[in-house]
Amino acid sequence: MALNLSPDSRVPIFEQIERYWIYRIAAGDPATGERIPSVRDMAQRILVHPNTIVHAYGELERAGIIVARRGIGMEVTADAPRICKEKRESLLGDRVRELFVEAEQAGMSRADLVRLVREIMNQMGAE
Amino acid sequence: MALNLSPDSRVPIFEQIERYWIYRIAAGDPATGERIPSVRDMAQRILVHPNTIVHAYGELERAGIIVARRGIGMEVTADAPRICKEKRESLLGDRVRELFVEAEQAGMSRADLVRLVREIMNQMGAE
DNA sequence: CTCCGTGTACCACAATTCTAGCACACTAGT
DNA sequence: ACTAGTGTGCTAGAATTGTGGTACACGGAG
Repeated sequence: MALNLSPDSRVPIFEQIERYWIYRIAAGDPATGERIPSVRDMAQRILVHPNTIVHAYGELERAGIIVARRGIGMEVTADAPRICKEKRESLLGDRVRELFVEAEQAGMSRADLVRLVREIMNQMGAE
Repeated sequence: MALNLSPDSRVPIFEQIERYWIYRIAAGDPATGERIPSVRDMAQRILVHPNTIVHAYGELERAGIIVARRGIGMEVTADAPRICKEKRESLLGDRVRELFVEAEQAGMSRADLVRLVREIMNQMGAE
């Protein structure tokens, strides 16, 4: 469950960090009232500039997931679990929809897509 | 089968154009020896700057899918159908893999993912 | 009070993507 | 020849994303 950053990915680093905490909080690990690592701590842990962390945390705050307490840290709100679960469904749903759209544009039938998915699932092992 | 550009998408416009022709050629519509629209024609048709088309066509040429003939146009090569079919599988495979990775990071089980996929498939209609 | 750790606010710079415009080289048709 | 249409090359700017650095404001521990 570690944060595995992909700097070459199309999704910006700040958004990868944002999603990481959304998924973590949706899973209940940092619960309401608890705090997530400070900007500088997080930056040092994943070797990213503090400003990038600030950007990610700012998005989480605007979404009502965390609240900034100066001199203290970023605290998980009461609504955070609900919001994060909703966002988790939304994010994964978007990915699935994108896959369907791409397959349709590629002229690939639904049956072929299912076959491709099974093939890749086998490649990636049981888990 | 029209080119539906998404300027706000994370995938750059030049790459959307590139994929469009890969999928088209993989389907066999512009066949070997035929030509794809000129840079200026394509730019005017989809309301994009010619330089963006040049970028997309340049990638297709580097991949050996088309060959530039000055004063004539961009011609589909003999190897293009094979290359485009390979790329089509590769592109869709990457999308599927990304979905699995995202679901795993979200702590979503494979069963839950399958359930989500079916749900969205129903939402998107039969087709 | 002082010190340290916290969030916040700037500024500057680089890389990528896209837009914008211009000039040049080549080919076909007239 | 001339013209129109093709690909090619160049410079420049805007917007986004990320890095790098500095300074300031707030709160708790000593």
